[in-house]
Amino acid sequence: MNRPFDVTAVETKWQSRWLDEGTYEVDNDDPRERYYALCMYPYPSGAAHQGHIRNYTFGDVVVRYQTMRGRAVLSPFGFDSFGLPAENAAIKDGSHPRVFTDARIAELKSSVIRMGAVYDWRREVRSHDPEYMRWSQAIFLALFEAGLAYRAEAQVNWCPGCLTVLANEQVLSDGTCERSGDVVVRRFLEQWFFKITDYAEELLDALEGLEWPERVKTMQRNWIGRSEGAEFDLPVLGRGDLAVRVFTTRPDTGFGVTYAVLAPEHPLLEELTTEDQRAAVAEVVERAAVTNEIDRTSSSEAGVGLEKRGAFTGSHVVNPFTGEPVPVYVADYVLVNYGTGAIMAVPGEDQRDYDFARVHGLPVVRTVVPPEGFVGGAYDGDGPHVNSGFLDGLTKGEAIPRAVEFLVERARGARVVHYRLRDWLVSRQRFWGCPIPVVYCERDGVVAVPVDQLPVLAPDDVVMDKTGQSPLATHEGFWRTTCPTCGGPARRETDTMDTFTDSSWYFLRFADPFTPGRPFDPAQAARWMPVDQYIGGIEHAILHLMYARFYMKALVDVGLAEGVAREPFQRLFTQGMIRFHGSKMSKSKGNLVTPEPYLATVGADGLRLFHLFVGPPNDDVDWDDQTDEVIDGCARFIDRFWRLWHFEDVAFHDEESPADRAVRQAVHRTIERVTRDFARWSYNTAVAALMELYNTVSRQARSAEGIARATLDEALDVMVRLLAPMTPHVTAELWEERFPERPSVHAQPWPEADPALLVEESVTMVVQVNGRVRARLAVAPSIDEAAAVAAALRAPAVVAALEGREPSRVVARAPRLVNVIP
RNA sequence: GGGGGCGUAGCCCAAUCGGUAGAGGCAGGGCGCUUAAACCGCCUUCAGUGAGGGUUCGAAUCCCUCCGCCCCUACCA
Repeated sequence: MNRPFDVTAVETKWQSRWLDEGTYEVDNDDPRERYYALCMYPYPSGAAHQGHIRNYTFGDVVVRYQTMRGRAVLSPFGFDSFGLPAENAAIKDGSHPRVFTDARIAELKSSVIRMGAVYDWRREVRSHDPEYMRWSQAIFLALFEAGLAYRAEAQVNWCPGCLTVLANEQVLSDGTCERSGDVVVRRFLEQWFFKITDYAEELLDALEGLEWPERVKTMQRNWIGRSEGAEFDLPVLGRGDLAVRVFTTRPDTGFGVTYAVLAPEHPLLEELTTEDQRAAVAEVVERAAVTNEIDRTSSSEAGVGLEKRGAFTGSHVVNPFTGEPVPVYVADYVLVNYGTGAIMAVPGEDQRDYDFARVHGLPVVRTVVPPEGFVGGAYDGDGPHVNSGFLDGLTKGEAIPRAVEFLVERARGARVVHYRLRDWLVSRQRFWGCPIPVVYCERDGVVAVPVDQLPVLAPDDVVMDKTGQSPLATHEGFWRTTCPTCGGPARRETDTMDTFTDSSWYFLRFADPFTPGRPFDPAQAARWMPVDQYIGGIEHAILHLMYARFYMKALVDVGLAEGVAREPFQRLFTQGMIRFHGSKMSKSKGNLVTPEPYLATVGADGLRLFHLFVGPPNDDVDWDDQTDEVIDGCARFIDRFWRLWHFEDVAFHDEESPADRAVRQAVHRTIERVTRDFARWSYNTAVAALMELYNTVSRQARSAEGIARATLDEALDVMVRLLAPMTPHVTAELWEERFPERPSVHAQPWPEADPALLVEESVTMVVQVNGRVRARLAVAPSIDEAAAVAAALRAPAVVAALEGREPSRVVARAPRLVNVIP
């Protein structure tokens, strides 16, 4: 491209100046109204890609705009620098993950600076910084002391080849390890958990008050999965007080229970399995143990494979409703960690039970009458109950409380609420993470490392084993230690924390990384929190956002964040994804589009303008063959503005003319439009409005009549301010060139529209006859209905269209429209 | 299987409360500038809103059915 100015020189000049002068540093005692703008903590994967650019463009617009609105804006940046990619890279080339990570951080940091995004770098956070780790560990211990962290056995994906645990995404769809190709098995290991389930109710209820996209809230609600129902006992036939406890949301269908099912991992399974069924049951249990969840779920279609996925145990339980014995099965479609791990099966009203019953020849009893014409197996809707004793004739809503009442009296029943949400498994058998700061002492058991001995740091002299096994587990100098309580020999915990723990409190550290001796001063955090505008990808809709919400609440409750808002992110914006010719952009597909080549041609300003202009920020962007042309178009707009700013080809006249007044009206309407569009995250239309204004101003200024100097000055002054948050370099340069003695455009106030220039003298009123447009009349905006109708009926085209007929009805919406129906 | 989103001009997208389908950009065409081209400036073509039905004086917008694409989630009793 042929630019009218040296883009790179201008951009690097301003980037250096913002850094050197600390333009966007903000002090905690700043007296202005506060605003906390935050983009999600990025994993430092190296040079930024378009997804980053898009994210930080939106964030930077918010920061610069709110600054111009007079607020003290907190705009921090950091790096979620622990994680698997660094560990894998280190294994591959035998280096240390820190070396790899630090290099990637430097690249990403350079990228965000070169796109013109501005931050208070004094507050920078890196997860692997020992000072940050100290407090990550102190928080872990505070949760531990409050009883919110505990140890329990959990099933993990174990790769026998790599001798290590795999994350779900490391297990391929065929159930093998992505690295070694071995078949992954499920194994029980002692693990650390956080009791996020203690907060299930608050996490659900508090969603209501958050200004988040509705779909994200819906996803969180589904994830928490509140389910109301009843628990009760099914006594085992001929076994004294032994009983199978089940959970159901449909106690009203109890008369239709024709069998019961235990999960393959259910503790009573062994005891209830009779000798002759042992082999069949064992087969189901083994199959469930080696089958990953994808397979376990995919074969349920149309009942395929159900024969092998369940078996009779040989025992019976008594249905408390009918008093009849029903068989107990084991089946993998029942999950051990939901409800009670056992169900009453109601094939008449539950499709999974129905499919299973058909395959295993179990009876199906209908207890709810389906509507006329119902086809299919199970009917799970409402209707009058039948075959249900004392519930006959009742609807679902009436029958449920009656059934619960019955179960309370007769089957040790209780009304209960279950959540799908599970406790957060935080242990990772990894090297490149924050070590869990506890030791195991033969005498004292699990002992917390005293806070003054934190952080527990991983040793540097490690060899990243090709197997993927964490070197911490085998590094004797690390794990052999002494008990802080008794001084005796002890073994250090070699697991590290899930990296989601790091991203669950970084926003608090940003608020105050300055106070020594604590993770942050709660009083300072309370003044910045909650984050006013959080910006990130929809892919974090569930896990990160749920964990961070939990951490925030827990930190308040354990006393580390007293007085801080219990919800961390008041307003959330989720940007759309960037695709490449319709498919997902990713490093592994090799279709990442890096910003580098664009910085040299259209500049950071041009690229930023493209991301703002290309479409609604929450829509996906498809990077295709035409994208480069669109980006060039954005740069051309900047160039046009540059030329107009320098009065190229502009003709001036002296007195303000009617045309000037029209231009001024356009200027003030644009202030109004852009301000409103910023508030509703409609940057694409804000840019379009500015392009439109440019066209209006330029056309007048380049016309034979010309433009008054004052009119053009005002237009340019407004445009440069409205553009400043979006294209910060070029606007700063143009401003400084003309007003070298005045503060930067970024320190200027956001313009305000003059209400007098917003009123329209005349608007177009459409006149329809029977819905067809017959005339357009210029009318005063204040015209009343009667006058509008009168004017409409006078219009010659309307008279002609009516052909002398009397209107039977006239709909008037003054001053926009009149519709005459003959 | 469940939940959500999106389908408007050749392309990306506007249309604020149900009221003129077109703001902006890209591509295409023409003219001017130029020795010529690029750049630049001016002008300009192109759809009736995925399909069908309904409500309404009036539907891109609300309702129903279907088609296509995308995202999330997945045996949650």
